[in-house]
Amino acid sequence: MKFSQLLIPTTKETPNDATLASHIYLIRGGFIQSVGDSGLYNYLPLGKKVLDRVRQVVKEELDKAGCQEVSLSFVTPTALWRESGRADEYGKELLRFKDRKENDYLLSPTNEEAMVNLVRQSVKSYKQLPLNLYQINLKFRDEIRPRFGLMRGREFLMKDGYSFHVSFEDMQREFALMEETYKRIFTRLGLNFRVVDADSGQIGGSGSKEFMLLADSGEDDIIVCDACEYGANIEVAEDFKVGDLCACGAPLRLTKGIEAGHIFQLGTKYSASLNATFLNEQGKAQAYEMGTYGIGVSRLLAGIIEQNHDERGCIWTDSSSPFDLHLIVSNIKDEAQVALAEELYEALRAKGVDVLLDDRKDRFGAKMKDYELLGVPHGVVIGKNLAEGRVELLQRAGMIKEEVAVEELIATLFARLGV
RNA sequence: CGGAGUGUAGCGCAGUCUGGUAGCGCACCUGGUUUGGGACCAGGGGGUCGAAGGUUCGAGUCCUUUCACUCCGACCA
Repeated sequence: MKFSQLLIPTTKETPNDATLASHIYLIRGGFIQSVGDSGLYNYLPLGKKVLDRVRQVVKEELDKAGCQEVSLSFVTPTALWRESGRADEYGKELLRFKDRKENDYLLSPTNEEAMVNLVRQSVKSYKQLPLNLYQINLKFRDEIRPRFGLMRGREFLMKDGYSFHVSFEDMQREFALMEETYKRIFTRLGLNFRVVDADSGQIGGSGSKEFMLLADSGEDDIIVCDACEYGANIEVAEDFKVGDLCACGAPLRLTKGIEAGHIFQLGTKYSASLNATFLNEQGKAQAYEMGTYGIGVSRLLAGIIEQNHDERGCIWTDSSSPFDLHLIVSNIKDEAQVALAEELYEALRAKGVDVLLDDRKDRFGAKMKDYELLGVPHGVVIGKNLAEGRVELLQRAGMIKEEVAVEELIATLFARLGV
């Protein structure tokens, strides 16, 4: 795509309400835009591209693990929440409203009730189980204090999955599968994370694990072991003291984490309260054993930048970047530069490489500042060295520059981009 | 909900104390010059000063009420 035709409103100035690197750079890079009201954001073309790429990674890994994607109605009848008892428990985070006929509705902050309702209408036999259904769509929580941009918005994109089983043991098998699947997702996204024991909170259930992105800006206190994989949320490790040792013998360390995912062993809490049953092998009605699994997809955008940025801007990971390559023409009036850029652009696109071609009239400095701000991992500068037959390859992490001969450019790029 | 702030152009801000023609920087538009680290010159467009009420000859500025947002705290899959 050509920069000159895209809506990418980058700015030099930092918005006055942004303190977190991810918030600052996502706004300054023109990825997102504040709606003006607290905790609400618009995704501009670049932000939407990143969101879609992250969402795709999540979807691919879940589908590989046998999960099925659905999409539940965003507007949920409050009656369902009365059945489970959460209509009263959940409090003011729940945005409630009435339709023209005075029926009560809410905007889903999570969908245990709605998903149980879906399943109880269509699953009648143990032969249809197990089942793991998920969706990736908007959630709304009227947070007391939204902050940090996408990190804690009121409206956000979340993947929420729910599994249904004939036995507690089978649910635990799925729970373990989801833990492994989540690890693959976060690893593919290039994130530094830990799985920690957690408190089950309002969702309820018998056991849960959180997926914490390690970052100083995290809102959660967690303890981790650097020698093994152990980690725990401070909420469940209340007796922790500095200097305590892990079960493996190494010292434990207190650090900060961003909660990016949370999986729960629910049991029959919701299936029982919503009277959702199937007929088992003995022909007896039985409540489903359930697990529930969440990933904060829009929060991942913020998390990726919290872990990957420098004082100049974003540094996207390969699997999350809005483009595979950022191609800069230094001087748009130099016909040789433009010709080579067009040729390269078409050659790469023919290979399925998503290229951002900076064909703007601006000066070199302005284009480089935007390259650094946008944070595409790989870049090419076609500039004044073209006169000597050379162009420059850029690596955003560390801003590493390397000159290559024009004849070697395409082969070098194909190798670097893995195409 | 407690504490502290802030609302003036798309963004960042000054002006408010001491009432008297609505300002600056960035961004944007036009023309020209410029093109390896956020260019320059000239011209230009854009505002119910968060809202409502009041005082006054006159209110961005003073008074009252109200709304919104930000930060700290409590809260939070």
